[in-house]
Amino acid sequence: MTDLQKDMNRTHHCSQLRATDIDTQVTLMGWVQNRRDHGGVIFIDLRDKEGITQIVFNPENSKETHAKAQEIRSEYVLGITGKVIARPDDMVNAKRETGAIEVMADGLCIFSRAKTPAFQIEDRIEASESIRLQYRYLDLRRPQMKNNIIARHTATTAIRNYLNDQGFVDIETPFLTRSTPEGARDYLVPSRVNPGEFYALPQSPQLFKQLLMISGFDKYYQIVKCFRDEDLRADRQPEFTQIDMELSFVDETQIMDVAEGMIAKTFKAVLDMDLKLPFPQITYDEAMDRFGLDRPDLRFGMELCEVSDLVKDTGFKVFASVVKNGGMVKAVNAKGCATFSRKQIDELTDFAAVYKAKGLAWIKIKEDASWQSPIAKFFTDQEQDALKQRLDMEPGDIIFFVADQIKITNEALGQLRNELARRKGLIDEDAFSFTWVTEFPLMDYDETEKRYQALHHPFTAPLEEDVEKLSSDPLAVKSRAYDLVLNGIEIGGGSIRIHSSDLQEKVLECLGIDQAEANDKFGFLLEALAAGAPPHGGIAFGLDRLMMILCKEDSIRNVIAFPKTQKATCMLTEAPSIPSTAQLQELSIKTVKTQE
RNA sequence: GGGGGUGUAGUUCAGUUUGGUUAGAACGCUUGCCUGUCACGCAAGAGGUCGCGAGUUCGAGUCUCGUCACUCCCGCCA
Repeated sequence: MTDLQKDMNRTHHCSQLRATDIDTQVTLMGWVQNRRDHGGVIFIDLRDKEGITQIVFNPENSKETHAKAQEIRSEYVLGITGKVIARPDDMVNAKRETGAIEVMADGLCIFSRAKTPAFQIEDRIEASESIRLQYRYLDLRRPQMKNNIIARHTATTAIRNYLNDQGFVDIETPFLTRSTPEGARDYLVPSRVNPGEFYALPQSPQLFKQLLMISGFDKYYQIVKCFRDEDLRADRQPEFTQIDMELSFVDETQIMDVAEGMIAKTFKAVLDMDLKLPFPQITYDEAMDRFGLDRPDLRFGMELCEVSDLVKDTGFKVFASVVKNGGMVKAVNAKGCATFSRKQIDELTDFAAVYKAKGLAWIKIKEDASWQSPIAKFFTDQEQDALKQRLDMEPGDIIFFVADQIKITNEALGQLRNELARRKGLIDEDAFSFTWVTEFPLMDYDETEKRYQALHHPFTAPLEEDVEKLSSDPLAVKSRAYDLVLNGIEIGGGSIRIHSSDLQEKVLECLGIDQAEANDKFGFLLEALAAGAPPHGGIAFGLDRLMMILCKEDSIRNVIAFPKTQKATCMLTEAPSIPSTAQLQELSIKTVKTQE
């Protein structure tokens, strides 16, 4: 095999040459996308990061090079020297940017031969995901994957430039840190020099960025890996990347301004798209009321409608008793869907059951405006009229009802709304619909552990006017937390933090975290808060989810170069692996994993 | 922890409902022919632990039980 020769210096990349370059002597380097051997003449599509150029080997031009070209196969790595020539008029390939020209090779260097790849390097070939992950280096040669990874770079570059221009300071925070209170399960790292003790990998740099505000850094950001040892989903990986920021002497408005500016720059850089600012805002309560979810998809309407008041005394006992017991009856009008078959309705009932709904009641409005429904007979004429008006029932519509505890009703019907929109094709796949969701509850009640729990995290500030309710009615306290939702997916969230140790202690008390526990787990933060803390707040964005939406992918794995499987393994490196006994001894660890 | 889906040639899949001859297709691969293709064409050929293990049966890719892997979802993820 020949080494890179002195005269083989790349002059162009593979999407660069045009008709204006004809007669230029060039050197290209890249991988063999495709070989077409016509016996006499051989065509090679040479591919690099930028694109593809056709190379021609013609024995009349160089007998020696043509002979050498016969052994070329897919994915060989080549250096080619030759002259750019025009293609015959009727041979121009309009589908390709470089289709007007080709390179007549007079020199060929085979840098590497390649085994036949496990799958072809083309977007249209559908290799299964496990094969793709096993040969990720091949998968990343595919234009779609390559473009996703480059788009991610384009995004982070735009984000860094924007935040730098806004006066933010990029500061690294430790990966080897200590376990945080509440929240997700931590990844633990044993400490060799402190036998029996463990670091935790950060679930987020939350406490450190607050400490940086207390240090006076004013505006901090970091594009940083975070770690959570929980079960995975299409939009969840054990290690993921956050765009993390924190600001001092600000309130919600300024943080949202900065975040919107950053998102707008990102969309401009990646998609050359101008977003309309500012983004709309909706309170948590309103989102739950109208959409049933705290991450409403605003690309379509079909809002939910509460009817508890209309059916509280109805003859349909299921509805009446739910209302009597503090539950809620809500409905959604699927316009024009009265054509749904019994089977389709059964499927939707199963769908709602996933979210704990015990049933799905329905009313079809027939063309003559009469009702077809298993529950219609239970309603009085007045109730029917009231429902008809409230739900804007028209011939051809079907109404779905869920009656359950408030939480279940909202979740099930909210998810059903999304599902109906998917089924009916109501979603504009090219739309980007943003909304802020504000004024989340500060805490909720954990039924299993019988105590209050912070919805966001325990350092989130309550709304000032709600502070007095902390002791009297904790569940009614709203927080200064906000999420940014895009197309029904939460892409970022943050809050104004508590900057007074007094208030912090009060909130911790409310959460049932006593002083001893608080001091043990994050006493350093409480002490720091007493050292002169500025009012501050921040936000963190999930870079992977943002890129997933920007790249129109269904899974964040397709915007991560080396993602993990659902069982958090790496198919390429086969991590995790069993350490040697010697390693374990050094770490003072006894393993429970035995040979089987 | 729970529910659903998938697993057959290098790859993507058909075949499994109703057990029965030599397990097929496409792409890829190999060889030969071909001087204008660009998803080249033509001809020939190689290629299989039907995920793995038990069981039922005269006989299992197909039925039963178990198990593993990948995947979607619920729980979980402040």
